[in-house]
Amino acid sequence: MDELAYLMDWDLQAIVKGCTSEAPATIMDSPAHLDFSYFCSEQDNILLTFPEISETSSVLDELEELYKPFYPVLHPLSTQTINVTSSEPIPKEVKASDQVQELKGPQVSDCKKRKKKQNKKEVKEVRADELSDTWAWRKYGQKPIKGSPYPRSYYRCSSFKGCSARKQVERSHLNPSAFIITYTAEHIHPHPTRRNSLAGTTRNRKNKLITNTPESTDQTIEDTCSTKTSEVGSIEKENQLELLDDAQGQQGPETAIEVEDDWFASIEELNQLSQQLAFDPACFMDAFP
DNA sequence: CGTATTTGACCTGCGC
DNA sequence: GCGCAGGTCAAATACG
Repeated sequence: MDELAYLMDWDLQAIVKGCTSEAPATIMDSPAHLDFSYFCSEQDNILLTFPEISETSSVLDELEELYKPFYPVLHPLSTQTINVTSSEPIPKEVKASDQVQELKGPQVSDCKKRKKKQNKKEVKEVRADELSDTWAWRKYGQKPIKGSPYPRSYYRCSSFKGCSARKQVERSHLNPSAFIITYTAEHIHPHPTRRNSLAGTTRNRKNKLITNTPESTDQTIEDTCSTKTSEVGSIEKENQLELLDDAQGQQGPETAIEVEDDWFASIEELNQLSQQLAFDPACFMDAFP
């Protein structure tokens, strides 16, 4: 069962990876209270906010268009921001940042420190299909979190060098179909106009992984998270690609890159896929026993 | 070669 | 003071 949990967790990885490509706007203003009962409630919300959408035939497609003008603003409409809980006290975060700044040397001004302290910490809980946003994130760390079977991934903005925006992504252990995203600091630049060089691609380590699959199942959660899951995660990515590929008509491996390039070309397909993965693990297990 | 990911090591704060 | 946990760094590695 843990294995499934990690498999599920690592579609997170793949999805976040997808964020680095031209992702559609994340639906940041999804309803709060973690009732991800169904997407249409969000649509209803959005429709109320943007009545003209209702005139379109494809709500999701239009959503993507409608959100583009809001890209430069960090979640201006968010109603799902969750107050930071005691498990992640803001002061600690701020102090940690300060520590890092101090380590960088004396040239780091108090101004910057103050800026750090002013950093907002925005916590959101979203569904798998809402994980993506239009920023380019680069993963710089991953840690197993005590009390949660899922590791937390750390990302920083990669589209602008001086940008201090960061985000943490972890799967909610209470609601495994949901992901907790914590945004720290704000972007100091407009949304990227070009994708990262490797964005939308998946590294192909399949061969290596297949021949080097760890056998041990007696590892602790921490061990599993820190070593095994990376490989599982890669496989997961591959699996997702294949799933996507299937969804696009079984056109063979040659089209895989195309699919990746157009990772979010079709929001509807993405939603389909992520809902499949998020809510029907059995489907996933059937496809990849 | 440039960029992304992985992952062990390191640093710091906090609680005991 | 010590151990733990969270956050970050940076080297190794992978990929186009």
